[in-house]
Amino acid sequence: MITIREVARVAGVSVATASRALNDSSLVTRDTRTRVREAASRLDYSPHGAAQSLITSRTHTIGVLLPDLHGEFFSELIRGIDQTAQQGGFHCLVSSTRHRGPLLEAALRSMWGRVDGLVLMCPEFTREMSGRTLPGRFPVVLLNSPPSETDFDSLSVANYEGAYAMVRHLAGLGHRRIAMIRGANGNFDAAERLRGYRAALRDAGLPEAPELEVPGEFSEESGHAAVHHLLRLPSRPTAIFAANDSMAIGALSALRDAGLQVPADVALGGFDDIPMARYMTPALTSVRVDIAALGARAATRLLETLVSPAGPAPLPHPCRETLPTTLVVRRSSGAHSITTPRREAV
Amino acid sequence: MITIREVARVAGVSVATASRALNDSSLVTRDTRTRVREAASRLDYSPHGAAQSLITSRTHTIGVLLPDLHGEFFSELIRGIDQTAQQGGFHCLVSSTRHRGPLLEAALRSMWGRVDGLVLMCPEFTREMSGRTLPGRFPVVLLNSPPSETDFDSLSVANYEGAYAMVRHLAGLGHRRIAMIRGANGNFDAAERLRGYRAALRDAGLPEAPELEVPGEFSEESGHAAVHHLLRLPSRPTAIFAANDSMAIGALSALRDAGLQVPADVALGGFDDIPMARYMTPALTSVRVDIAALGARAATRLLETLVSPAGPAPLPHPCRETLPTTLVVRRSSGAHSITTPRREAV
DNA sequence: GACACCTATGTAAACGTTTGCATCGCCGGA
DNA sequence: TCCGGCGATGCAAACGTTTACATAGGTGTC
Repeated sequence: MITIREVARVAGVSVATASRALNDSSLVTRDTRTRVREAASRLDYSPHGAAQSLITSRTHTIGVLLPDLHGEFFSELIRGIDQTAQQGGFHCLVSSTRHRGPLLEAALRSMWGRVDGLVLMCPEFTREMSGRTLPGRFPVVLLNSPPSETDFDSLSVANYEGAYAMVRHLAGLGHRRIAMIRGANGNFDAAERLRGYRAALRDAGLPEAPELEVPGEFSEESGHAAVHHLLRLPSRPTAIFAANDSMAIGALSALRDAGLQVPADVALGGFDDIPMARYMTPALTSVRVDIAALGARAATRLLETLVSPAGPAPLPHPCRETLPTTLVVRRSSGAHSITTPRREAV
Repeated sequence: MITIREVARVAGVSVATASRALNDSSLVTRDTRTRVREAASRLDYSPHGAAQSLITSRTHTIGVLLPDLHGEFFSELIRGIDQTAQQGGFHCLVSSTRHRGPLLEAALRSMWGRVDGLVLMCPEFTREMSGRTLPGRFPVVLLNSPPSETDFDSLSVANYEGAYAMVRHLAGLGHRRIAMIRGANGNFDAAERLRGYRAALRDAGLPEAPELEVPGEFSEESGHAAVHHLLRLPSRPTAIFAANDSMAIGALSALRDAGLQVPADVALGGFDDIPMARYMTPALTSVRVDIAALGARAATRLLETLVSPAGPAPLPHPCRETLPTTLVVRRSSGAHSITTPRREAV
């Protein structure tokens, strides 16, 4: 292993000068700077990250703690975060598990001293969890987490507005019995989408119908099961809004199994607009979420507080932000006269 | 910030004893161990990662350097790596960019001192790149990289065998003119798949037909373009093998645009078996690659060398390994009598 | 020519942890 | 009683950096 001492020796200066030269300090003459630089590159020197972190107490790394997400979402989010982080000269330490209680704590602890800040996605996050684990004013940006529970900055997508737009769209097509396949229990996104659904029904003058709200768990299977349940109702819905696309896929196959046509017999809408949505037959009407942008924004927010001259200190009051969603209309909702996908901003 | 000194003070011992107690050294009495442990948990102490790394020169972190991958592949790979790493008590420092030449070097350098080993996926990796950048015997596992170019352990999927199985399958269905949409130039996976295609043609007694090998770049658009090119040939192919599923999707839409039926007019096969493959109409015959397993295996291999009692030293000669692929037959290849997907091991 | 000032460099302390070595008390054997 | 050995603990060095402070040389001013 080759250290800065070696570089200093070769360049014929002290370690201090070498360090300064490598860090572009204004205290070294141009001549010594180049001499040190040359020595460093000749020796293939790179500074030892841990040593730098120890003395400067900045790691230039952001931690990314995610639940065990499914494909597309996960990768897009990381892509957005990593790209922004790299531009700011930061690394990403990622970890993904089912973070319930103690596991989350363990994950957080083990990152301590290795990261300057955290992007934490935890739809079941509670203040209690943070209290013990997160040191006082550690910079954290929460993703898609319940707002009231915490003092941290947070970021989420316009779940409510997206769901509202979808249901309004369905109601606008004349549907009176619109069912919803709900997301996982205790999940913030799921709760918000449900709230949007209900509000849109109300605003459209449609009656509440609790039997049309069936549980789901964001998985294909649960979408499939939910449709089975719905089809057994005395009066079956004419439109179904699934709280995410995976469940919509499961719903579609269940409808097909039952010999029903989409959208002729039942209209269908999803949420997330995963890439697969446009390739299904019929193509799935969904609510588009720019996941990479969400990640990028989270990273930006974190970097802002990290490189602020005042040092890593969050804003006085926690700052919430919501990223817009877009309704993408395709064939599955039966907007008959429309052939090319139309987008409606929310 | 709360350090081990604090813990020691509270527990009424020296830092050395505190450290030993926290690290389960056999040199401390049971009584002091519990006393120290208690103090630590009362103070919410967690050891400072950087300091530990500096002294022990182990970071308990593995670096993951990937090209800018598309969705599913990326996330599955990370999932596999991270899961295995976590089980071994390791973190993952991931970075993803178009790593050509200097960028790759920069990425590698900046990880120096922050990771104990590296999972490096770089289909264009050359020995020259490694020579300067990677310190002598730094533990690295290469993913899907050209074999001869390097001294490092490497891991890849059975591209050759998978492609061979696909083309044999198509030939077995009676096709005589089987086209291939090639992958990106200079990409190792792409080259291997091409090799498998050619070998299968030869073994099936089919003539070489260079005009049936059209270039592609692993993107939907290039698949679309490739089909346009193929349809303009004097004698058009009856089957098309795309070097990955994305291109197969593009190809499918181009075929549909041209008014051709799949598989009636043209049979179609892909590679990777991304989740979307089974939801297309017709469902896509593809070659399944267990990406998460690939990642997990890579991590396992790396951890083995990292925790080996001999310390981090790679095996004397570089060790290659290939993960099996599976042919998944669906409707797009027109295996008429088969209704449920059949799997054929390779 | 003495003095202050500025600029470039060197010296050494610090970051938080682990660990080799010294120390100390205790026990058993002679 | 003395001594060797051993088990538990403390002391201090070390890891590779950065940086406050000291220092040395040069330059300008009186």
